[in-house]
Amino acid sequence: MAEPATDEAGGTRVSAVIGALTRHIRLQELSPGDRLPSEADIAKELGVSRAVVREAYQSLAAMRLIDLSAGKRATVAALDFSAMSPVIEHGVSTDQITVHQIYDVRRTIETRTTALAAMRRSDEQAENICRFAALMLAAIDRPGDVMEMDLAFHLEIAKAARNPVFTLIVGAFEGATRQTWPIGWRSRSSQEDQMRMLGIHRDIAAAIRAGDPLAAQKHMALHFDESIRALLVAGVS
Amino acid sequence: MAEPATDEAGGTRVSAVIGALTRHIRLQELSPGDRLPSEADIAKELGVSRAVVREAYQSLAAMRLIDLSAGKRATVAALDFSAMSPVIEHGVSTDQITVHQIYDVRRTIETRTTALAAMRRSDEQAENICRFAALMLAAIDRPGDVMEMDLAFHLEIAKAARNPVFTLIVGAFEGATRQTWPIGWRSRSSQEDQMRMLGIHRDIAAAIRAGDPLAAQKHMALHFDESIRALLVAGVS
DNA sequence: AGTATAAACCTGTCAGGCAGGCTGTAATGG
DNA sequence: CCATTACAGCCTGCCTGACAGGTTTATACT
Repeated sequence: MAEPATDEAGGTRVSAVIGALTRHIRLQELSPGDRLPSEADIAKELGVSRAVVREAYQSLAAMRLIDLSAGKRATVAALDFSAMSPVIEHGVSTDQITVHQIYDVRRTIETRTTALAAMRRSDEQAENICRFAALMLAAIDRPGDVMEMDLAFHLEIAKAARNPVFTLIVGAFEGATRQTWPIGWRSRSSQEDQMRMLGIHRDIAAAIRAGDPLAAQKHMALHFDESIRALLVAGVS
Repeated sequence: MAEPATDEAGGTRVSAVIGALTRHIRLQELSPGDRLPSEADIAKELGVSRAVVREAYQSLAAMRLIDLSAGKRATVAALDFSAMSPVIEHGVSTDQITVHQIYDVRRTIETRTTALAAMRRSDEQAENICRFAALMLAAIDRPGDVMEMDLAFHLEIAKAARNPVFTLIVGAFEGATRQTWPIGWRSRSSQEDQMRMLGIHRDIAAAIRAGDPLAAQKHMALHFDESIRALLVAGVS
């Protein structure tokens, strides 16, 4: 707290400010929506320029830890399911993660979220899940819409599992999935192939609504086995 | 590409530059280690000030998508297992995620990584995993060291599963675990309680070395059931 | 008391500048 | 001709000062 905030790992002043801010949030026990100090205040308190403070704030905003908007003070952010998406997308686009690996993880995670959803879903969530499954069928001639409904379907199941960490992880794959989903869709050449895949979604939704975790989990596992097979057929690593 | 980079969601120029940079990485098919344009070049090309470009670079660095260091050009970053850690830590310190929820997710993920590790581990990884388990035992009087060995143990198993996405997720929990681990440890009052927990680690390690996925997975499930019980005893939500 | 208006604050962005790390090239010595 | 070294140019980290436009707060007027 002396003059320049020199300590902190990374050596750079920006990382020192980032550390100070996260510490501030933790020590003051701030909650989502609470306001942070102004850039000028932090700059004065830590003895750095406002430019450095801005870079720190912007970094925290990029990680979705805080919300920024013009004129207003920065606020502590609520957990956002898309917070981790950029990391996964980066891994995929730089060939450090394969599509297959993502599906492996999704299978692990989502067989679990599905079982939990069957046990914990609210009635409204059960409705939503069934509706998304139905809408996929209704939009079968518009692949783009089918995909969006598919993503919403899986995300709603994650939310119904009532564990925000699962939501975070499933959300992390949205971006990457959006880029590879069409591959799997195209590999399902015949319309009955496509119908079968949509049927599985209906089975999952029905089991969740019926509150049958084992059946729901089984159908979800089937879904991923089928999807992974479709991608392999399409020649995706 | 005209004058000011006004488009892009978020409205702000910083987010426009972030978008342009990630697009650059994707379209140029850059790989880890490849160099990005200089701040001045990007500033000129997008018609914004260098301050804005710096905020964008800093944001990408915070998400671990790029590496920065003084004097050198920014480079595309290799996947870093700690990339997602801040998000989880933020969720915990703002009471949006409970310790119990994290352990639920870890159980789901790590029973799987353990089974995979038993099938895919290299000999060296098997050695490391066994060594960490042994070191935990050797350091039983120094809780801090036990914890570090424990974390390294779980991370090495994730790496042995040979799927970087699993490593990323297990790494995401490191920070949060480091803050809550002592609670579980203290709740294991008797030394034989502690020994039993360390024994489970040895069982896991042995099963992985033996290449027995089912046994490994079973022991890991046991480990988490026991850990979650210990936390409940300690009164953690 | 209620509302409108103005002052004070804050963020987003820009320009210009300086210190110090890094790199490639060109001059120098073997 | 090759290896080494020194320097110039580039690049990042950081600072100051300034201005436009959105937000909040306090003041004054009805």
